[in-house]
Amino acid sequence: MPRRARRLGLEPDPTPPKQPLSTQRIVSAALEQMRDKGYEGVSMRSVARALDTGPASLYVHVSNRDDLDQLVLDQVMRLVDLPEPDAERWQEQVRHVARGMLAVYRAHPGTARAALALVPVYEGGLRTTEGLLAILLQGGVPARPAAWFCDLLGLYVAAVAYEEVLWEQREDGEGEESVVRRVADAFDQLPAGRYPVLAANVAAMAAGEGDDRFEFGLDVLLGGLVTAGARHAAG
Amino acid sequence: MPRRARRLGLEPDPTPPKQPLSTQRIVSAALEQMRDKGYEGVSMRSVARALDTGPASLYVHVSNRDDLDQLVLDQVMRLVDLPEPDAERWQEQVRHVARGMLAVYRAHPGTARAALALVPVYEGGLRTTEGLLAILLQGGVPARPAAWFCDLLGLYVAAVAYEEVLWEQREDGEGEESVVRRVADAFDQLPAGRYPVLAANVAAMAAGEGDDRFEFGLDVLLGGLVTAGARHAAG
DNA sequence: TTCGTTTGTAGAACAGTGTTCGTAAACGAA
DNA sequence: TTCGTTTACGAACACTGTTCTACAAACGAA
Repeated sequence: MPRRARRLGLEPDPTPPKQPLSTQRIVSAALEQMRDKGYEGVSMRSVARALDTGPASLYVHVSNRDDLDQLVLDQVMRLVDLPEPDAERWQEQVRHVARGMLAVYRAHPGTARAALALVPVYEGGLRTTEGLLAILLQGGVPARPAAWFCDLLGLYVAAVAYEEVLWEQREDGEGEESVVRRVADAFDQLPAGRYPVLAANVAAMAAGEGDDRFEFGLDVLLGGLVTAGARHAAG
Repeated sequence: MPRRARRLGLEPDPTPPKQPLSTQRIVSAALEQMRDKGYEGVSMRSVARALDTGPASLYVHVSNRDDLDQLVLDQVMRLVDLPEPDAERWQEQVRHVARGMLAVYRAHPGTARAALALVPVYEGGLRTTEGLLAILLQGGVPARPAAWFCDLLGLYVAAVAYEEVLWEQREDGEGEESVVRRVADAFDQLPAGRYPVLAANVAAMAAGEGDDRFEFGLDVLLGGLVTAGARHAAG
């Protein structure tokens, strides 16, 4: 506090002014930690520590841990480009938004996990839902299928992103005891007697290193929206 | 121990034999608690308490909390009926399995939450995946799309079930401060300036009380599988 | 039957978690 | 300058999953 320093007239304290807390600063710190240390690396205490304060101080600006996660997601989802709805290209536009969301999750590991945990009550951010809904409606999709589809797509993207993050954690060494490792082991030594079909198709399950799998999901969802939407409108 | 009672010859101790711990007993206790008190109502300590022991004792039979969750899911997913694959009716059979999984989640609240958390590394149980894969392959779906589709369907069913559980918790009173309540409030007072499309379609988003929404999702996924699968095979 | 050795049982403790309470300091209006 | 409200924060509460360690029971060999 400069005022106090002036008052005392000596020993300009080395600690900088220490700007006051704010929701924005808390969200930024949490986002940074999520990006660097993953979702489990973030706690109210660690965020408080980064801001050089105690955990109780956060609760003035943030009502909850869930609330904080939601604010972080809100912030990060602002980075997704939302094109102006164009009825001619609505399917490609939906793909564009979905890819944008995936890119954001990838660039900020940890947020994918938060999104998956919140997706049933949050749908991956109001802003992106708004943008998607506008595109779908412009494309002629009826309101109810369009709304439900937004849910579905948000869930799908978050799940794919989270799965990717887990696999990357495994590859980043030291994951000898990770969750993914256990799954991989379980797949390697599948009891062929009990699960013959699965054992015979392990390769197909594990396949899809790159974006093929994600794009396949987009194909399924969009193709299904067209056919199911048509049936819904007709029946 | 009856032997000791005979040895002492008096005071047949009132505590029953207290059968030894086992993985099965632990899983059953955990499942029961998940059904009655929801996912957050279960902890290693609460399970241990129900078995009249301390938490450390569980770790002999169960390596992990995640492990326990997975065992619980394995157990509960055994209840799902898996029909003999029939190429003529494969789509209806997929629907049947999906409905069976949803019914199981509904009958055991708390397991849906566990499944959603584990679904990226677990796919909703090896047994159901095996059954689904067999049906799809019999139906003529290529291996890779079939395998990926199993992932997708497992994710979808778990998410729908979890969402339903949250809404039921809200209706079961005392949920004044629940997560869903906050979402509902947020939807009620949507800033129409920032989210005009969303505000105009709140009804459509909230719609789908019964199974309509779930069945719509099935329509989308199955319809999309057919069209995308065709494209995948062709291109 | 006695003696190790293995196995299952738990109490206590560790290192964390989210959250609340009460108090102390800072700030803007009167 | 005083008052009232807002912000800050150390301490503490009630938990969590997990590990350490001592202890007792069970079992196979002598």
